[in-house]
Amino acid sequence: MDEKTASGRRSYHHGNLRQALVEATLSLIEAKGPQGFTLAEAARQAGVSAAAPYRHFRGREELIEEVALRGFEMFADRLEAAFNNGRPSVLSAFMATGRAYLDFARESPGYYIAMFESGVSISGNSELAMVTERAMGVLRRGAEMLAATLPPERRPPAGMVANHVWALSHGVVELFSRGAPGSRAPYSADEMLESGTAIYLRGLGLIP
Amino acid sequence: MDEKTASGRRSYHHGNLRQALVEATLSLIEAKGPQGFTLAEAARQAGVSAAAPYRHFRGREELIEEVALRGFEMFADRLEAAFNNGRPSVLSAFMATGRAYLDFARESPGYYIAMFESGVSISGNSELAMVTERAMGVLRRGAEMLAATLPPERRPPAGMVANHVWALSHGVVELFSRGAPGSRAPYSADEMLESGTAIYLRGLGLIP
DNA sequence: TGTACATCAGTGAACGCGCGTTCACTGATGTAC
DNA sequence: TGTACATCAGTGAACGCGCGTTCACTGATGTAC
Repeated sequence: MDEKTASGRRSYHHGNLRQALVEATLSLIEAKGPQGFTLAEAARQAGVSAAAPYRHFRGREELIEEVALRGFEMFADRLEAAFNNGRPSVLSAFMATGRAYLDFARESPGYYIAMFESGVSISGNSELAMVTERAMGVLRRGAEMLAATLPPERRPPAGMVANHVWALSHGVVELFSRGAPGSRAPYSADEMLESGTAIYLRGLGLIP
Repeated sequence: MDEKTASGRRSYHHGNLRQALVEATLSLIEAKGPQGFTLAEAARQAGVSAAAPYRHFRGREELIEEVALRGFEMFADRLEAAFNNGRPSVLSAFMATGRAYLDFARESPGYYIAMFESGVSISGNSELAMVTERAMGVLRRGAEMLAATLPPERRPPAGMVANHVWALSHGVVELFSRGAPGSRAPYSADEMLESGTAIYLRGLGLIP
């Protein structure tokens, strides 16, 4: 019979410490915010000494970056799946992508915070920069396909549209989710994003 | 001749420590982010012992709250002035309010960060809640006046419109100012907000 | 104008704390033969 | 299958650090008479 500790540890060797540290980081960030996270406590939560994380990460910063990286990866996948290459219609796929953005932020707040609120420098980490670009690319491709349905003279730059939608989505997450300033508002975050995007797309002439 | 120290201090009594601490907090937050701020360093920057701040604030948290409070006050004033009661036209006044939002965030990043990114609990401080409400109120009144120019059957709820614009503005600040993820974008934050708001208002039928 | 005194706004030393990180070490694992 | 050994992934003690906060204190200020 295995001698598993409460934290899933068997014995001297943890077996899956890297993963356990990522999970501990997520739960700490969710519970106490990005600055509530400490390497020491993550180690404690993984049932391991404070020195152990250094076998897997260069230090505190690198662990957060790993979490942000995985987060962006999942985020990009999720947006991609929601957009589903513009099916069944480009418009509905685009709206679904917005919903997926919000779902991700709500269901994986730890990742979202690590990605956008932890102070991690995205441009200072080329892996991070790439996967951020990938996530952003989903939005941009959606915007391109949307724009292509418009007559050329009324076609907006796709990058701009993608950025607008990204900004609106992020703003909605920050202000109307997770007990932020405007969370007492009478509209849910989902309603806010859905209606905001719809009005915006109507302004582009994509919805009558 | 006064014996002023570099920090503006004259002698045993500082004379204006409360103000000096607020300023130190702002410069620390601007330089090192919300968590880079420590009471000890703020005191040092004000040329005073680490115990001195406790004559003016209950502790670290209260100092940040004071900064956020002053920030929201200035913010509300600024939005109010920009809206200028809907003159010369409600539409142009509303757009000007958006620009004022961005200007404030850019020109007073320390305040903005203390208000929105420091983790300060707005609902946990009634003064803060009130002044936040006041700032939000400027946007909502603008939205009301805008909505009133539409025929009743196409009139959107003003609170919703205000929230949309707030979310877009906040998203633009977070993503496209201050070296954030999308700051390499080919559009400036101002362009992003201006164009985004214009498209959105067109979607409401407020711009042809 | 001068003096006594209360009050205010500082000091500086001390506290306990937890953190990030390093180090020499050691127990477990896997591999070559 | 067994053994020797290299490698890996942990330990635990120690470090220096800066922080937030408290405390008894003291210098400066302002006010009553």
